[in-house]
Amino acid sequence: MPEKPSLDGVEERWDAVWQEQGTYRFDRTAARDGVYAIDTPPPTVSGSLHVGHVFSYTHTDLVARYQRMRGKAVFYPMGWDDNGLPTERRVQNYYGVRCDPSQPYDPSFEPPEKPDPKAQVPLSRQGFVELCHRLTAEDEKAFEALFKRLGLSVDWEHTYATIDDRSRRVAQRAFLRNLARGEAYATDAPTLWDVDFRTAVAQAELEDREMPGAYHRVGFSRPDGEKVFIETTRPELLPACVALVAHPDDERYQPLFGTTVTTPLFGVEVPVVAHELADPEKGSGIAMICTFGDTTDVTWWRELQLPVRSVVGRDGRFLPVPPEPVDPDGPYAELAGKGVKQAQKRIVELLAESGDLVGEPRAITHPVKFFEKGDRPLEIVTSRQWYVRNGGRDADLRDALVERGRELAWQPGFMRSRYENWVGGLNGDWLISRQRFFGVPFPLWYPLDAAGEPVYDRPLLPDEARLPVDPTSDVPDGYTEDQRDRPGGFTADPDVMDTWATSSLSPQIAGQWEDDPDLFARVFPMDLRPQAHDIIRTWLFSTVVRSHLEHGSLPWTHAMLSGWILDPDRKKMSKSKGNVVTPMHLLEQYGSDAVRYWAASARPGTDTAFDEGQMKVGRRLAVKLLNASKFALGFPEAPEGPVTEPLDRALLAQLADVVDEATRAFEAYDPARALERTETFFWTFCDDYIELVKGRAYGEGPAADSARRALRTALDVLLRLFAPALPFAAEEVWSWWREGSVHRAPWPDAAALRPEGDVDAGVLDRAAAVLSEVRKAKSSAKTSQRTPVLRLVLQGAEPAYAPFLEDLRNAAVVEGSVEYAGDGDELVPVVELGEAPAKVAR
RNA sequence: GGACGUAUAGCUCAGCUGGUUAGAGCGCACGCUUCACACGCGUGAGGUCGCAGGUUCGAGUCCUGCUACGUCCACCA
Repeated sequence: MPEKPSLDGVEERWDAVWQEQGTYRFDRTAARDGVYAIDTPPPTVSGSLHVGHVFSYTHTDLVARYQRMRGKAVFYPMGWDDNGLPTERRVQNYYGVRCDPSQPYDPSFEPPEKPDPKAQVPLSRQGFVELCHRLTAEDEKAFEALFKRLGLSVDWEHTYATIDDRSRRVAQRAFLRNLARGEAYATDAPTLWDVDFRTAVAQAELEDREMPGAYHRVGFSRPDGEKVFIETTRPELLPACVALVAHPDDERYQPLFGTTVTTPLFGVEVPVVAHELADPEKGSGIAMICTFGDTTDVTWWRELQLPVRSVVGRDGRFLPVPPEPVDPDGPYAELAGKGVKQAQKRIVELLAESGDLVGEPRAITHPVKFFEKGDRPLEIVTSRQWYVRNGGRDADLRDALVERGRELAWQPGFMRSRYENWVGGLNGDWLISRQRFFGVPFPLWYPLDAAGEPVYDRPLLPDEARLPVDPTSDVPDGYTEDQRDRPGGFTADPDVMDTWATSSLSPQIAGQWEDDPDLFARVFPMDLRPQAHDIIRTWLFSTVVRSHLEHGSLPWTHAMLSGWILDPDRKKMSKSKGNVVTPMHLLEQYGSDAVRYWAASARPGTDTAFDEGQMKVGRRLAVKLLNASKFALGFPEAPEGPVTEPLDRALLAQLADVVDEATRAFEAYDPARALERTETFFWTFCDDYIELVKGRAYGEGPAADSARRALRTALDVLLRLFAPALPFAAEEVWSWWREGSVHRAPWPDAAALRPEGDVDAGVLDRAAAVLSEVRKAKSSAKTSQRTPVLRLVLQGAEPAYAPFLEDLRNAAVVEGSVEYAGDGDELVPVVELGEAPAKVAR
């Protein structure tokens, strides 16, 4: 036991011991019912972790540590989500390169010394992927170091990365099985498209942003020369107009249904049609349908069977040649090649010149769909994409998935409604293909016909044993490399899967599905999915979908949703807002236990303010634990025997209640409550109980032995109760006098702790109340707490105080008489004080 | 427009199935070098529990309505 206990350096010291001893290693001989398996969220490896990660990962760790102490073999893996767009974007900026699949692979390529964002060096796909690996490997090391310092009891022998061979194999295998069962399919369809990333994006990755815009009132000509006026925020799509639409009940436009009108500038004849979705209240009540301005256009186009006239290309620019029957040499010539904004500006000028624009554009702000990671509004383009059925087009599947959500135990429970909300509102299947590079490739090829066109309905599939494959470098069975991209040969599917298509398989990846059936059977379905509530619609739902389709079960029994970290202005902390606090300096300044204490004090699912004050409190608690332990252990250990004194028995009885409550709280996934109860008890233990009994414990005989036993017993239990939240301080103290790790010690047992026979648990409260009154008297007299009490009159009869009178005299420094008022049960004693003791120089 | 959540002391939050004068910590004030702890100890002042009704012997707690804030979804001409 150290002379001067300290938290300095406990993180490094104990992390090293835990790794060396394998304290958190998963016992893979354990049977399924002895296992507690956690589907750890793989953090996105792009940049750095922030306090939000520290917060939510601590919550998971609390549960993991509790379950481990309950005797479970805890399967607590760690994954890194390193594939996908965030990594690509970071690699581009970090190294100053961009992926250009037409470039040949150069193994000796080195990125420029100083990245120039304006002149990114084009790089082959393979070279680009290698740089992605290089950068994510560095980041993963930094993440691991931080998580270890935080004290996560992860088994670092079970790690994965979403781009590694195992993840790619799992993702490809799961996809091939989806394909074989008809759950995955490819189709050509209008798709939301990010023009900067040049990829399709899924419904789950959309967000609305309020953007400035303007209503432009534009006249279409009827055959008789009359004008029909529409209002549009996207006049540049006029050449893509395929119809006008109004509500079938709208009397103003009923005469026009079935007739045609002519578009201004372009002179294209389009029909006037009726559809329920047209809102008579909006604008002029009649709208132009373009291919495609928004998702409503897609609905109208599909349901009214209109033609396609695309004008915006995949780069967000107007196509060089307009769709039929727009005249390429007419006004369109001025739009070709322009970006959407420039095209709008020009077309407004043209409309104004021709007189088809009525009045000035009316400025508005309106919500516009963005890719959540994107910078420019999404366009809609038609492209061939892969989908997985998720109930968006199939009521039976949707119902089944809602039912899965009801099987799942949600913590907190109200989060289920977010899931049901989302599943109920799906309007299409899950788009999983991305036109990107650093991801899991679709494991298939297409034969090329004599004209060199792919035969999409006869894809060439690899045997599962070959997985993972990269179709751009691997060759399908029965072909040779020199047949690639040749008529009569084959071509690779060029796309990669979205990152959610891989991370939706995190239980299968971590559990080594099919690669290690023995392990998988011991951990799947898992016990816990911890995650943030903003990705219920993505990660949680997609994982349920994959597991439902592949295994016919939930992927886990419980989901624990953590809240957000709010900055002091109560705004969500996020990278894009620039209000992120990075955690390392906090861990260094306050210590990991202190930061964990802050996190552990928040109930799951509750948004929590970032509060360094709570970290100070946590640090104080951890230091107090060291000091109080040192003191309690400073008394000689008493021989085996019973705890006999009423005050000591009361302490253990109260502690047994705390154990019961903490256990109940942990079982209900509410570690914050367990910590709060433990902490409250601990301060009473320090401030009252220790003060009351230390005089006796310094003495000799059975009464002293009783106190010494109670102190050690209570300390032993308290250390175990604190171990999940304060793993470093608890382990530090445990090491002074116990064998092994506190994190492998059994969770305390209330029944074994509770003293035998009748216990008056109230004596401790009564003694503490009197002590408090005496302290108040001394405090009011502004004198030292060492000032002796010359006369103490206690309200009530002697027997009420007899069990602890000696302890009380000692703790309250009663050097004079004690009298009993004999009646009344109010605990307001009369205190007469003597002379304050002489001040002692320190 | 729909759904969900939150609202308790200056701040951050407890308050479980309704039950005596509503709790903690921080901050603040006043004191104390007390033999584990100045990274300390003690004491105190702070609240008509968002608003309005209702149920009940009794409501911070249950019901209804409203308000404010937050989030998700829908709308997007």
